Formats: sequence, structure tokens, C-alpha cells
Amino acid sequence: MTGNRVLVVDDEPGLAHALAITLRASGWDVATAADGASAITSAASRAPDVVLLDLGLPDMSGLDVITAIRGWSRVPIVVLSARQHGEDKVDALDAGADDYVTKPFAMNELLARLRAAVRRSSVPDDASEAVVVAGSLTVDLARARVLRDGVEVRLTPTEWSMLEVLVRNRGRLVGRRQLLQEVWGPGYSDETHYLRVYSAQLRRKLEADPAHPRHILTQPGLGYTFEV
Amino acid sequence: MTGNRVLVVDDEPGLAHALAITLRASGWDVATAADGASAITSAASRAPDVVLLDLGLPDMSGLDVITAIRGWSRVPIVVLSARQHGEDKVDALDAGADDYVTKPFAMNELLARLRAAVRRSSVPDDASEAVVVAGSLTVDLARARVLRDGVEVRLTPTEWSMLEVLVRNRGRLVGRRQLLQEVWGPGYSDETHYLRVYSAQLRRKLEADPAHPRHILTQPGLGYTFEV
DNA sequence: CCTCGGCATCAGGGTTCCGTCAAGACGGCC
DNA sequence: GGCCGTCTTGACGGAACCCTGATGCCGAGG
Repeated sequence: MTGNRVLVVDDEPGLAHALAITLRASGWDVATAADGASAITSAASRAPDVVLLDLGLPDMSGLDVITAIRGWSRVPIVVLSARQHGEDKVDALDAGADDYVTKPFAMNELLARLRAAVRRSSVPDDASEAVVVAGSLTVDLARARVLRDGVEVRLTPTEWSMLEVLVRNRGRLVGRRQLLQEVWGPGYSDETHYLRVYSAQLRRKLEADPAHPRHILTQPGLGYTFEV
Repeated sequence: MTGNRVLVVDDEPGLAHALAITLRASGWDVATAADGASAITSAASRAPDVVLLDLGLPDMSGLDVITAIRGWSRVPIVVLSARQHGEDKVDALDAGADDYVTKPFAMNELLARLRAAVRRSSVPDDASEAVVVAGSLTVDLARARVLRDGVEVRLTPTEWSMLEVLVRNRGRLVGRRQLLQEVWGPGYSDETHYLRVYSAQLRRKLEADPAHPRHILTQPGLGYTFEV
């Protein structure tokens, strides 16, 4: 776990300093930023392995920082926030954050979550020859085919498109809006009914027990996740 | 994987810098270009092993850059784009790009695709594999001949061209647009009717039961696949 | 207790897509 | 010029698919 780069974004010098010391002691290569603008440029120029982002910044909203970084990078973002309520937790995760830690926090927990975030993101995705196996399901992204218990399952174009997006983002939350845009195109961001219809069809074709799915999971209010 | 040369074409300094750092850390020899004109000249003078091209350039369309490079070089081109929807993905692949990565992307995925692109380009077609046997069918790609149950089947030039594309991509999905472009050339991307006519003719000549084909399979809404 | 919003499921109708046949259009060759 | 194989284009039946509305379920909130 040594040598991984973390970008710490926090405007409180004391906390930022404490975090930097602790992280360096754990073998991290630490860079810091005190505001949103420098956080974005630093994320671009230094290519960190994970970003630790405090939502309370002086110059801009933490959500905008997430959105800006997500404009081009999938680097894992772990959010740090004082808010107790789940309101902005949902917003942050929807904007593209990977995990969420509420202040006050235990340093051990924070370290564990950073490690977990890096571990998840380091799963390579060689799409040109990708065959994803999830239980009795086999999804061949190159051939556009799905096998269930070894037999081919016939999917319609829209079903396949939706499954493809979910599988390419396997293990990650795919927001309702993102899913709608990637499958149906821009302008369909609010047709959430489509998602229900097609997730149900996919589950009927792919899940052993469609009422209790094990792979195509609903994250209420957020979106869907494909679990391996 | 060391020593391979990559040309990074991106007009965002931050992102280009981040890409250069990450690629160098992975053993690539990196050159950069910030606009389309210098990208083309650099591709010509430096002869990179792969080109990583951001579609959003200031001076010219990314598609024109692809077309220009394809005018004299077969270097693999991996396209980077902000668009979520597959609209210009199809355009880029039709113009001659080899692969496509959508922002936001995971660095691991990008590295994997670059490696895959170089690997594919460095493995020329092996003459020993130029004869493909599928059931009672034998397709000789080098001699442009087809045998069915040992007797030669006479194909028209267009029929052979379509079969050749399918067989060279045997086991993989060949998209409708890709098929049309490779057989009829650019500008025929929407003439899907041709595909129906010629797939029917090929099936009549090659399949034992043309109504229930075992080799030339259609994937509704997507394209065709040759199955061995 | 009732309402309300989000999710899952089902069914039908309009539309698109595929396969098929066949008639012109085109071009090479004698 | 006429013949012949090939390519293009049109028409049509049937199947598959996509969208949409209706209904029921569940949990949150008043």
C-alpha cells in the first residue's frame, strides 16, 4: 500500500496538516489543496490515486468540485463532511463521489475507506476482450452476448445497451440520469419509468429470482448497480 | 510494455499533463500535441505506436484529424471524448478510430485499451489461420474461396467482401455501420437494406437451412456475427 | 389512518426492423 | 448493340420491439 498518491482538499490548516502527517505515516504520498480551484488543477496535473475532499470549501461548492473532476476522471473521491444529515450525502454520491465519511471520524476508518476506494478502482477494465462473470451469469462485452448457466440469453437492443452500461460500471452506482443518457440519449433524463421497465425485463431474463435480484440492484432514489 | 511511443493530443493542459505523467510512469514514451495541426505533423514525424486523441480540439474537428492521419497511416487511434451518448462514437469509429473511451474514464481502463490497441496492430494476420472451418463450411481468406461440404461455392465480389469481414471478426459482433463501411465504403452507413439482401444471399448459398442459420447470425438492432 | 411518491409488474398498440421476392439499373464482354 | 451477371432499389408480410398507461406494493410523512 505504499507509494499511492492521495490529494487532500481541506481549507482548515490544522485538520489538513493532521491528515497529511497521518497519511504519510501510513505510506501515502500526500498532496494538499486548500480551495476548490487548486484542487481541480492539482487533480488534473498530479493524477492522484484517490481524492479526499472536504465539502466545506471557501471558494466553491464541494459538489461543483466533484462535478468538475468527474468531467474527465474516474479517480475515486472520498468525501468528508460535517453535516450529520443524509441530504448532501445523497447529492455527493449522485454527483460522482465514491464514499462518504462524516466528521467526527476515526482515523482508522478513514484509512480503511481510502484503501478500499483505491482497491476498487484498480480493477482493470480491458473492454476489448472483456468477459465478466457474475455467479451463473457470463457477460461478453465484445460479442454482445449473455450466458446464463451456460446457455445464451437473447436480449433486445435496449436491454443489451442498459446491461452494457451497468456491467462496464460494475460494482459502482450508475445514476438514473447517467443511465438514461447513455442508453436513450440526452433529453431522456427524466424518463425514470424506462429504467423500471427494462430493469424488470433484465431481471426476468437474467436473475434466478427476479423478485430478489442478486446482480441488478436498485439503489432507491439514486440509480442501479451491477454486482458481481 | 516499455519503449512504446504514444502521441497524446489534448488541448487541456491539466489533463494532458496528468496523462503524460501517468503514461510515463507506465513505461510509455510520450509526445504531446495541443491542436489538430500539430497532432498531424507530429504523427507523421514521430511515427508513434498509438495515438490518444481528444475529440474536443480548438482548431479543427477531431474527426478530421482521424481522417487526415488515416490518409497515410494505419497507426491505432484511441479516441477520448466527453460526450456521453454513442452518436459521435459511431462517427469516430467509422472515420477510422480503433477504440473509444468516454470521459470520465478510469486510468486503468485507458492504459488497458492503449495496450490492447498496440497489441492488435502488432499482430498481423497469420497465413496459417487464413483457413477458417465452421461446421461443413471452409473459408479460405487468403485465396478468397469458400467450400461447402467440400465443393466450391461461387460468390459474387460483394458477397465475398461481406463474408470476409464477418469471418475475420468471427465470434465477434460486427456492427451494421462497420459492416457497411468496410464492404461498401464510407457514405453507405445507413443503407441497412443492403445487409438484409446480402445476408440472405449468403445464407442461401452457405447455410443448410437458410431460415435457421447456424453461422451467419443476426443480432437485432446491432449487427451480424459469424459463428464457427 | 390516510396520502403520497417511488418501485415493480403486466399488457396492448403503434412502430420499427428483418427477411424475402422481384423488377429495374448498371457495366463488362463478346 | 446485345447478352449476362451483378448491384441497387422497391414493396410487403410478419415478427419483434419500444413506449405507455394501469395496477399493486411498500415505506415515509402528515
